[in-house]
Amino acid sequence: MSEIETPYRYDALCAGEIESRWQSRWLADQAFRAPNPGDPGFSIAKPKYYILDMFPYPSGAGLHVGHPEGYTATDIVSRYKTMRGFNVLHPMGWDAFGLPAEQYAVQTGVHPAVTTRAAIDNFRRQLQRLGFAYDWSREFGTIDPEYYRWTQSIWLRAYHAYYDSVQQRARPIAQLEELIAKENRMISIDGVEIPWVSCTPMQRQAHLDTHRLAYLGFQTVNWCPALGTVLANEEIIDGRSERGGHAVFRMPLRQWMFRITAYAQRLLDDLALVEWPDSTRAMQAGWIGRSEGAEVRFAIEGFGALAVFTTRPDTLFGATYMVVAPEHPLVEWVQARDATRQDLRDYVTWSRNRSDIDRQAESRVKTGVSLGVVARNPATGESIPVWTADYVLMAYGTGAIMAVPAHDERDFAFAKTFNLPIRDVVSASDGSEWTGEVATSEPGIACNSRNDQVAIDGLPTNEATAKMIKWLGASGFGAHRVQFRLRDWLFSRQRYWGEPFPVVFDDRGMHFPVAESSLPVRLPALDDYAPVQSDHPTPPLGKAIEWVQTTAGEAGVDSNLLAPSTPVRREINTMPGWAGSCWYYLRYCDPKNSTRFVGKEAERYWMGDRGVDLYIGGSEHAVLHLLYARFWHKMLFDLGEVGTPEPFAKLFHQGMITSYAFERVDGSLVPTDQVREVEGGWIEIATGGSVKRVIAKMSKSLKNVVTTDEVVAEFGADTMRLYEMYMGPLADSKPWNTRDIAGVFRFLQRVWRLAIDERSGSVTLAREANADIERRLHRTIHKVAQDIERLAMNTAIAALIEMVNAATRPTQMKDPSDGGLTEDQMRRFLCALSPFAPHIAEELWLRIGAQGSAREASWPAVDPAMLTDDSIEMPVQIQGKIRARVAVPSGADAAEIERIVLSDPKVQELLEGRAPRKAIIVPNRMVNLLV
RNA sequence: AGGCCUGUGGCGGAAUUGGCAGACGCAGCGGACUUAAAAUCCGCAGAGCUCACCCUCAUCCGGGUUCAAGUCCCGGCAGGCCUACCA
Repeated sequence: MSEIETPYRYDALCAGEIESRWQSRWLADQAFRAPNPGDPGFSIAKPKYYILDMFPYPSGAGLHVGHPEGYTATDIVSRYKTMRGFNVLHPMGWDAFGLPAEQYAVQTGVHPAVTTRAAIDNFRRQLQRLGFAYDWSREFGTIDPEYYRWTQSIWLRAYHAYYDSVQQRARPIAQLEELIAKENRMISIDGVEIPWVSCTPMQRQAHLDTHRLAYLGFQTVNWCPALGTVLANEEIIDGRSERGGHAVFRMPLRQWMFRITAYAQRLLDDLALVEWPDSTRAMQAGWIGRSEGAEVRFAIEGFGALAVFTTRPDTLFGATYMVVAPEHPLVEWVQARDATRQDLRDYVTWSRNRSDIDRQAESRVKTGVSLGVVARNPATGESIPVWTADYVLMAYGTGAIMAVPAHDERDFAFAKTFNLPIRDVVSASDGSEWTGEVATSEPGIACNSRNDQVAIDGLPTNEATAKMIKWLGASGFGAHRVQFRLRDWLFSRQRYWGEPFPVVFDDRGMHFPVAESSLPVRLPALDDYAPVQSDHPTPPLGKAIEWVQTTAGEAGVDSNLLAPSTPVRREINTMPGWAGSCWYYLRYCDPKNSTRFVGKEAERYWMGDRGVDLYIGGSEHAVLHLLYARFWHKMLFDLGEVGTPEPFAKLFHQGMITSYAFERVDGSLVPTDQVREVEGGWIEIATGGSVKRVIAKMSKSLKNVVTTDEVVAEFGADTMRLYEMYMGPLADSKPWNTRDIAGVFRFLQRVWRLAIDERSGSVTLAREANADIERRLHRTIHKVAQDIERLAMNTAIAALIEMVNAATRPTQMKDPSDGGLTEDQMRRFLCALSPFAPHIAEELWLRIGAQGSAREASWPAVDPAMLTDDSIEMPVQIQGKIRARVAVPSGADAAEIERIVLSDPKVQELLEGRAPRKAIIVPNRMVNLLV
């Protein structure tokens, strides 16, 4: 029936037809192509605006409604900025190497190259169906050899660089070599000092290798047998792998590392340069973990000095024992001296085999073994016992601590467990006596802390600390020291689906870089790419025997380094999934460049002074991706490859889109499809028991995942975009409620009806502008602009709805020829609507016969005079309660307002003849009379 | 255990700087149109009361600052996120 009566209604079918038509046209016209400097159509007069979405990882499951939240927001900003006259860069591409793709491939038995391409095609189709204004000519994937060629190239730059700690920046390692040669420095080879000129080439290379920013390090790594790979610290959550939640063990291994620790201070300091959420900066600062204190050396007879790091050198007099990590060299030294120490051997083995989860499960239970050696406390001169315990971590500080049980909870617990002496050296600031029951780590007043050379008794903690550091320096027992929690970044993975390292090994085990001109080192095709489940890391690339076993010439090593016929084997580890996303934003500036990873001019133009202008993505990347990318960027900055110290000027995290689930009385969750809505609530169909609606993450098991394909089919892309933005503040997490979509869908139908007669399809516009409507239109356009600038899309849409409601005439059904807006007004309204619902805006623009297109139009001008009223109704409070409202001319000053208000009969009646003691007048806001 | 964030109608949310709490939407109720329904349009709508109010109470709970507090401060409670033996 309704089809017959209103064949020209804006319904899902109509929306789908309009949207597909415009989408094909935008693609065919390359409508959102951003010209680079030098390209046709480029105008230097336009300011640039670089707006970026976090690199998506296309999964086989495709897009659910959570994915496009951020993309919709960036799309609105990008369309708006274009209308404001900016040259907008808004690109999209694919982060496609890495664990999930490989695991999916192993599961399905289809090669990751195939599944990944299929996932990308599906993602692209789904994004294009939402009408996003991406410059698709800049699209690339991390798996494209033309892309990872440059990922390898940047890695090589780090390989060929070292960190100059004096200049505090990265420099080419060739310069370090020159410097060492010039000064003929002494080089320590196996504990012997040899002058540089006397070193063999191999010794020289080995020495330089210890300085590279990308270096091969032998250290304890996080080994995850279930995933068949090692993981970075950042990839471990609660002692389990971030992906899959598998157990992780520590094991020493030779792996490629990045010297990110050299950048710790700058990564911390430069957080002040960026406009990022405070929480994200706090998380990064926390991860970098700067602490200030002292290094103190304790003498152990026969062994030498045992160095510790402490933030509380003021408690040195209270150090009654020491503890080293089970992996500490001192433990080996003790074992080497005394082979009968079976208890020690057992403890070391036991603690090594314990996964991090085990350690955390029995979190505060202290275990350990005495080493049977003593160290000399430099402050007291006492001999104190040295223990080993796994509560001391090899990876932090020096892997050894001085234990001050009176003032450290962990040391206190350990001392109580093993009956070690406890000495109070800090009394509470309020002068109260120490109870001896618990450790007190708060600052206080030093006590029991004096010797022949130094006394800090009576000093507050900060002064005591400073004095002790001074004494340590003077006496040669230690020095001031800054310690970071951040550790070097483990960059090798024992996986197939990743970028190969451009490096080979000769039969002596020395490594040699592949020459820049021989890149990319292509990932070999491999039929059996499954990870090898074993107790030892076994990279699958090892199976590509013909690829691995090659010659220096074949691999592309510079013939000055190795003769071309030298047999070499390739590195068989691959880079982690993070590699490609560390610099993709730079490649977008100049994606087709075949001579550089990004052209200098393109990089200077798009990155400008501060980098990407707006970067939107999830807060789950607050530490990992954002820290890694900043690190790569700073290396490139130091080496003169990019012009900004930071990559992302402004960062914003969209919230998570959640869904509803249902909870039984006992708290267990019921899948959505097993629940029925009844009067006043919901019941579980199977049992009839009543259940409560709760907010939950979208998950397959709860059957509450909503896909973009479903929503687009039912309502169209414009409605989908509008609802995503209308749900609530962009930063908040908010539940998807399919029922609510109808509201914004009805809004678009009203917009349509404002211009198109549903029965005839003819255009309906007002002949004359209504003054009130005109006023409202100016205000709407003004508010929408302001709201987009602050990413408050929800209130911008509310303003658009109000506008349409005001313009919709009750008479419309009766007299379709009388529209609510004139053509000129409609055109301006469509401009404001266009960033949010671009398809319907373009379509109506065309139908009302406006020139050009909605997306290319300039943002409509707002007349400031239209934003204020002649008269304002001001609330009048008496004793702080609103008792009356009085009309006051806008712009009236306080004295005039007071006069008008006091002469108002209503106010006089309420005052009952009393004269106000005081009148508080806030022009345009309110009046408060106190009597 | 510590750090950070959030808490407003039946629901999602608004209130940009301390200044009319609840914009806008969903769900609900009433009306117009219709034989009827759908759709559409108009209206009502925090709670209470002596139901039109200009009354009383209301922004998780308890205090405080202020002429004025959802907003600022202190102390709780609840939920979320992060970190978690980092010396």
